[in-house]
Amino acid sequence: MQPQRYSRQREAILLNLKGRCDHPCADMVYESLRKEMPNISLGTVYRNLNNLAADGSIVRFTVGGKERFDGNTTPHIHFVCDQCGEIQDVFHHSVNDFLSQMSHLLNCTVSGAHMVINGSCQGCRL
Amino acid sequence: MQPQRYSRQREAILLNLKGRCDHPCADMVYESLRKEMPNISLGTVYRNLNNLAADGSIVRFTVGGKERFDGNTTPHIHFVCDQCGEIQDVFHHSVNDFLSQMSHLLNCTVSGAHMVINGSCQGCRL
DNA sequence: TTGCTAATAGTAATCGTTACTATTATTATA
DNA sequence: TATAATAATAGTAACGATTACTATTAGCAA
Repeated sequence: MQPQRYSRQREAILLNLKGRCDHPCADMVYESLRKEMPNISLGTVYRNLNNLAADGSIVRFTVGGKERFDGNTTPHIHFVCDQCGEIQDVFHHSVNDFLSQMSHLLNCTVSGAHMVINGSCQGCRL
Repeated sequence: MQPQRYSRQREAILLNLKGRCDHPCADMVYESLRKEMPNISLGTVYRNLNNLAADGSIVRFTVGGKERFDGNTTPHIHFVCDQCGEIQDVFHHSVNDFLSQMSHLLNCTVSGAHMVINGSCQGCRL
């Protein structure tokens, strides 16, 4: 399940994701890494993003039928602007409160949760 | 933007979705409708599901990279069992409370929101 | 009825993602 | 340090969900 060997590519992918806050999709990570690693393969990016998400090093979520990735693993939710597509992080204690409340409410084991709020951001509303 | 003419197909699609609670994907709606409407096209199902979601007659959300549709437009969230894949509706006043709280917290116009909680349902936990 | 044209059926094309395979690179061991 | 075992990669092909295209059908106003 977990990676057994180090690879330069996986480290670069994790570092790239930790160093940006635009919630990229796999292709955006690929294009970004190609500048420093011209031969990296798109398949390698996908495989490692999947591995990193599986072991909790990064977070994956879906917006508009497309997978996005987030290097910030502190629990938070995302605000998506329907106009410009920008994805903003929302950190607030009420998010954690709500999640634990749901966890208690459901008679189920909760492994994870993610919320996406849609709307118009300040810039697009003007 | 909105449909300008009635169509038997659109009505059947909406009725089908309102009459089930298994949060089907487009293909499931298509297979179901083929029994009563053998010539209906998958493209027609997709187009109308998109139209109906756009004008708020139904709700669309994504689970595992696949679009699902819900005929129940009362605000609620979804619990997805990682084992069996079942999607349960969760109605609770705290959901509405949380959404309105988020709406105030963000300095943004909120058009909609959706939360997916993952875990193991009662049946699969045993 | 008739005419206009939105909506459809059927199919082709697209796009994001995964699978496959020969090659490369990491790591344990001598 | 050299060697062997094999995990991970690069490059490409395949796949599945969704959208686009086009000739035909059907809803609706006159």
